[in-house]
Amino acid sequence: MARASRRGGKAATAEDVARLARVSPMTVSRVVNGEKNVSASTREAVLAAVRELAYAPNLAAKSLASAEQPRVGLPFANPSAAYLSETLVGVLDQLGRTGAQLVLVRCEAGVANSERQAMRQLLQGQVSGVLLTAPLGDSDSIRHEIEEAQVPAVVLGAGRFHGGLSHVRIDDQQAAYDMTRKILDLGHRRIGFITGHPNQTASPARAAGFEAALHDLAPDAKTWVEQGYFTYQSGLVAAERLLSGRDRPSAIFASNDDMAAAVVSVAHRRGLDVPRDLTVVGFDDTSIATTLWPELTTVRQPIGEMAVEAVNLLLQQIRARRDGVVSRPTDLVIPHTLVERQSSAIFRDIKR
Amino acid sequence: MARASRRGGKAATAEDVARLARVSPMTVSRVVNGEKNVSASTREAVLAAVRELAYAPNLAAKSLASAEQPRVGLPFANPSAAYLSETLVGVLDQLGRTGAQLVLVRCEAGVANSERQAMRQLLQGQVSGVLLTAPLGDSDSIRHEIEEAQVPAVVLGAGRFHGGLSHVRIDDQQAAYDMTRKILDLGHRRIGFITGHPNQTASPARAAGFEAALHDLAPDAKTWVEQGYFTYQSGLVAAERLLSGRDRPSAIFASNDDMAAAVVSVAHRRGLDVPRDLTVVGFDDTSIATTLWPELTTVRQPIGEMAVEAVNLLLQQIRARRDGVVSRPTDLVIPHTLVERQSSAIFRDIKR
DNA sequence: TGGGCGACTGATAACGCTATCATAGAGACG
DNA sequence: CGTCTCTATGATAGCGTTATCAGTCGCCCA
Repeated sequence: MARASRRGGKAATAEDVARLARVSPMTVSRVVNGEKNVSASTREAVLAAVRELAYAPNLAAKSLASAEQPRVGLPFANPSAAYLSETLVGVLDQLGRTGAQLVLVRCEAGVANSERQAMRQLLQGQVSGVLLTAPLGDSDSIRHEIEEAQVPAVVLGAGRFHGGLSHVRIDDQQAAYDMTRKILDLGHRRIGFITGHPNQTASPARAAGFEAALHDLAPDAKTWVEQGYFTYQSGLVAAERLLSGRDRPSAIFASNDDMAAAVVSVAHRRGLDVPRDLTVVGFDDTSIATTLWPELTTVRQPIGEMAVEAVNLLLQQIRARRDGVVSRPTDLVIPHTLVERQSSAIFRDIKR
Repeated sequence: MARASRRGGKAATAEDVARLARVSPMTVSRVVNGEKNVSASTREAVLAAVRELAYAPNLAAKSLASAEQPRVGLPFANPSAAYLSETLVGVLDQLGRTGAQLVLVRCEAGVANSERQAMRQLLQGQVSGVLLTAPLGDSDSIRHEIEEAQVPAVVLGAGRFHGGLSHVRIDDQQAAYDMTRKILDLGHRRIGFITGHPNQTASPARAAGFEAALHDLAPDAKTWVEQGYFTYQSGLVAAERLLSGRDRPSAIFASNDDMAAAVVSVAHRRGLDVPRDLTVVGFDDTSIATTLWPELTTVRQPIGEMAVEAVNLLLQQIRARRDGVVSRPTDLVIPHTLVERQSSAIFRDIKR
C-alpha cells in the first residue's frame, strides 16, 4: 500500500510529496537536503510523506538546477586490481550520494603520450574535478598540468604532501616505523626490506620509516634492503636475493602486500615455513593479504575510507571553485592500523 | 583559441553552439544526436561550431528532458577483487558514454537478509535497471524478486541461461572442454579437477565440460575431482588433497584462477616445480593469472567486454520498457579463448 | 504598543536539454 | 497552377529540482 503510487507509473516527485504533506515543493527540498530553517512539525510531515511515497529526488534535475554537474575524472594506470576496486567502490559510494558522475580514463603507466592524452581527454571532457590515484599523483608533470588547467583535484595515497593540490593519505613513514617496531618486538634482529617502485613517493617514505625505526630501536640489527616495484614479479626477484645467501633474514618486510605474497611463495619453494622459519609482513591490507595462506600481517591502509574522504574534499573544492572561492589545499592524513595475522611470529632460532 | 569561450566560465551550451552556427538549439540537438532530418550543410555548420566551442551536452539536462533517468543498480557480493574491478571498469566506461548513473549496493554473500535489504534498496531506490553479477545472478530468489518487481535486469556471467532475464556469459562448458582438450593434447593422462562454488551455475558447467572432454577424448585417463569454492583458501585444501596421495595427477585444472594460484603455492611448498612436475591451469584470466609466477595458462573470459555488452543490453531494455514494449530476454554468449602461458607443459614422466 | 528582527514558508524563475507541434518551402501531380 | 505531401527547421513547453527573493508570522525591546 505504501508504494501504491508508483507501480509502472512515474516515480514520485517533490511535488507529489508536497501535495501530500500540504506544503510547497520548496519546503520538501529543504527537508530532504537537511537545511535548518524548517520547523519540526513541518519536517515530520514531509518526512512521513517521503516515506509514504518512497520518494527519492531525481538526481538529474538536482544537478541541473544546482548548476552542479560534478563529473569527477579518475584516470587510472594499472595499480593492483584490489587497490583499484576498493577505490572505485569507495568513490562510487560517495559520489552516488551526491548524484555526481564518474568518468574513468585508462592511462597506460609510464607511457608519457598516453598520460597526455588521458589528461587532455579529462580536462576537455568537461570534468569538474580529478582524483589522482597512486602512481599518477606522484607525477610532477601530471600535477603540473592539472594545476595549470585550474581544475580542482585531490591526490590519493601519495607518500608525502606535494603542495598545490589537496591530498588524502596515510603517514607512510610512521606506518612503516610502527610495523618495524612490531617486528623488532617479536625479537627479530635480521630483517629484510623490499622497497616499492621509485616513481611513487610512498616508497621512500616507507623505507625511511623502516630505517628510522631500526636506527632508533635496534641500531645493532642486521638489515638487507632490496629494490622492488610493488609487483608480485619484483617481489619474487627480491625475495630470491634475500633468501639465497648463506646468512638470511628471519623476517622480511615488503612495501606492499603483492610483494609480501611473492616472498611467501619463494619461502615455500625453498622449504621455509611461514611464519615458523620466516616472518613476512606486508603493507596496505588489500584483499590479497587475506587471500593468501598464511594470511598476512600487514599495515592497514583504509583505502575505501580514504576514497570517500577524497571525494568529499573534491566536491567541496568544486563547489568552492564554482562560487569563486579559492580554497587552500588540504593535507588529510588518515590513521593507519597494524593488522596482525598468521604470517608473523616470535623469532625462534631453529634453522641454523 | 578553440577553447577560448570557456576559461573559468561556464561550459558551452547548445544555445551557444546554435548562435554560432546560426541555427536553433533544436537543430543542434538533432545534429548532436545524429537524427536524420538535417541537411548536410546545416549539419556541417553545427559540427564546426561544436568543435569550435568544444561543446559537450549536459548529461543532467539531457536525461531530465528525455525523462530517461537511467540509474543502473549493481549489487555486489564479494567476488574476487580482480573480477569486480574489471566489471566496474567495463560498466562505467559504457555507462559514461550514455550519461547513466551507477548505484553500487554491497550485498553480504549468503546472508539472506542482506540480500533482501540490498534488493529492496535497489528496487525502491529508483533504479531503472539492475545488473546481476556472478553469485547473485544464480540465486533463484533474487532473480525472482527482480522479475516480480518488473525491473529490467541482465545477468552477467552465469553458467547457463536461466530464462526470464537476459544473460551475458561465455559458454563455460565448452570453455572447460577446450581447456581439458588442451591438457590432454599436452600428453597428460592423470588429471585433477577442482570445482567451483556449488551456488554458482558456472561451477557445474565447467565440471561438465571437463567430464565431457575426458569422456570423448580420453576415457582411459585417471581423474581426481575435488570440491572447491572459488577461493584461494578452498584451492589450498583441494590441492593438498590432490597432491598428498601416493599417486598424484600430473596436471590440475582449477575452476578459477584464484584456486589455480593456490595449487601453484601448494606445489611449490611440496617441492614440485610448475610446470615441470605439475601442469596447472586456471579459468577466467583475471589479473592474478599474470601476477603469479609462473603465469597461468587459463581460459580467458573477457569480463570487461561482457560488462559492456551487459550494459548495452540493459539500457536497451530500459528504453523498451519506457516505451511500453515488452522485450524478450536475450542470451548473449561471448566467445572465450585459451591463453597459454608458463604454467602448463608437455607431460614428462620424471618423478616416479 | 509599534517597529524591527528572526524564523519559517512560498512564488517564481531558471538550469540545458528534448518532445511536440507548427511552419515554411520545395517538389509532385492532376 | 492550385493543392497535397514531404522535408528541414523553428517556437514553445516542459522535465524535477534549487536559488532567490518576497512575504507572513510571532516575539522582543524600547
